[in-house]
Amino acid sequence: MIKQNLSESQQDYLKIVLDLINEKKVARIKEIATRKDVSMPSATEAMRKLSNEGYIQYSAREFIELTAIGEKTAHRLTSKHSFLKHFFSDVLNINEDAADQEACAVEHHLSDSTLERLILLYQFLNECEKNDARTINLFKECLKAAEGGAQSSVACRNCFIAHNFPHHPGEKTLHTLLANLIRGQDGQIVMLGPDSEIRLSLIEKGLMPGSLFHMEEAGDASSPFVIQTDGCLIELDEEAAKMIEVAIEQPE
Amino acid sequence: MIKQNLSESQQDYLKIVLDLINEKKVARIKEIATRKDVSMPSATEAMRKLSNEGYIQYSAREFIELTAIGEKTAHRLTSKHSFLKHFFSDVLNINEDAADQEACAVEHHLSDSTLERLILLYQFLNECEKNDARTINLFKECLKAAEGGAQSSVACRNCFIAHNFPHHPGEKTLHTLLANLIRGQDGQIVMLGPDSEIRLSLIEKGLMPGSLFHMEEAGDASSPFVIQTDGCLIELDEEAAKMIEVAIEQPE
DNA sequence: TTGCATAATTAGGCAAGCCTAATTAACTTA
DNA sequence: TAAGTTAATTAGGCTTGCCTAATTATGCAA
Repeated sequence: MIKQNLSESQQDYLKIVLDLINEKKVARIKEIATRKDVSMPSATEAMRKLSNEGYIQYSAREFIELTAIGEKTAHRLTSKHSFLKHFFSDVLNINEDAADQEACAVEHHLSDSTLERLILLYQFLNECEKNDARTINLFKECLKAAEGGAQSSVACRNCFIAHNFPHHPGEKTLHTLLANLIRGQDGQIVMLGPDSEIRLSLIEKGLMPGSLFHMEEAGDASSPFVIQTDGCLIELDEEAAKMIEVAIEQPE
Repeated sequence: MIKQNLSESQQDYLKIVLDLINEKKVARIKEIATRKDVSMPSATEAMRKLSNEGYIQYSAREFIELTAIGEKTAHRLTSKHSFLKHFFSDVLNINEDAADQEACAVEHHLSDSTLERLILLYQFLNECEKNDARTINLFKECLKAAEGGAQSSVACRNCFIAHNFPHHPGEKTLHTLLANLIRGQDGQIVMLGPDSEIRLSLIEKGLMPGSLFHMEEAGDASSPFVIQTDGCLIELDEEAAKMIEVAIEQPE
């Protein structure tokens, strides 16, 4: 009788039912349809299904009530949503509305065990005594700098490679800027620089920390850099190439 | 001709096509079907669609090739996937297979702007010079402690409230353990304690940082604590109640 | 208590993404 | 080059989750 895995849509319905019962004592088809932004027949059908699967009690034209398992499930889903929203807005500093949307989009697909890890990360950043300086605040400073355009991100430029190169002297790899590589060298992206506009455009091109690439054509102020990743050629202007920290094999 | 939003399924097909072309020079229906774990007719149909929408070049029984936009899109999706996998396994310390699965599940739903924030967080933890001690290593220590059962998490117990209470003297809220509240008090969960089994069971019940609750019935060693969140009653045994750090209003 | 507005349901349809069974095309090899 | 194998396609169907239009039930007001 009880199906283990509710579809995304069914999960949404279940959360809405819980919400409505909490807010207005009763959940009505009309309200459910409105909140889910679907027609009333769709809501009716969804209720019938949830009822068949044991999550709510419902017969045509009667009160909708959550069963014990329905309530438990709905509550778990709701909490997951709130935590994710919380994480997105508090930690990643995404504005409330976007955080909410994003939480909606992701919540159905994140396993409980990954959620646990995010919770641990959240707790670590906010509360862990090892972080006596409250790391989260440091990160927020960085975010603030990184959110503005090039001009406003002075504070964050200091994080960037050019100033303290090579970065990790003990290791076999050397860190430098993508713009410094010559044709034929291989590398891996380590970090994207402080300009938020350029950074987003790099991300949209699929360039981000971890990306492996091959320098196909070293450019300069007048001709673009061409790199290959994943079998695809990507062009970058000099400004962007100077905004990418990469790791390369130690030359000897 | 070009549809802006590819469905999840279409995105997967596109990534598979790029992968195959990179690995084996050509992408064949049979291989595509195998990787996606669907029948060949399904793969054929998907190719027809992607072709109509301008992402690949394909006519029946001929070579499948990516168009410029198809390649760009596929590459972006692939990178997103790798970064997320990277983040899950490197930062959150989830094992490779699970990280891969999780990245698959989430990648379609995470917006580029949220991805950017995750990248910034990743960079901050790994590289930001403000974190001279490489915060990521601190976090990993915590994770390691938090991953074991109660017995192995001695190191992390120190993070937990009981030892350094009250936590944030300057603030209007007071931190304590859920087990210390009396019937009728309201609180908000701040942190889940070090025992990994209990922590997961709390998360499954929908209790996590940020959850607001009302103490319905204060328990003890022999009778359970009963709290209300989101209109739902939840029972906790004493051991669990002592593993939850909560914030309450300052008593005066 | 009849009539009307609103809520809910039924009936019938559509798109996406999958399936199996049957057919056709393309290679391969004796 | 004819036969057999394998790959790909077509045809027809299923499920989920949505829709509109039409119908039925409910509750309130004159």
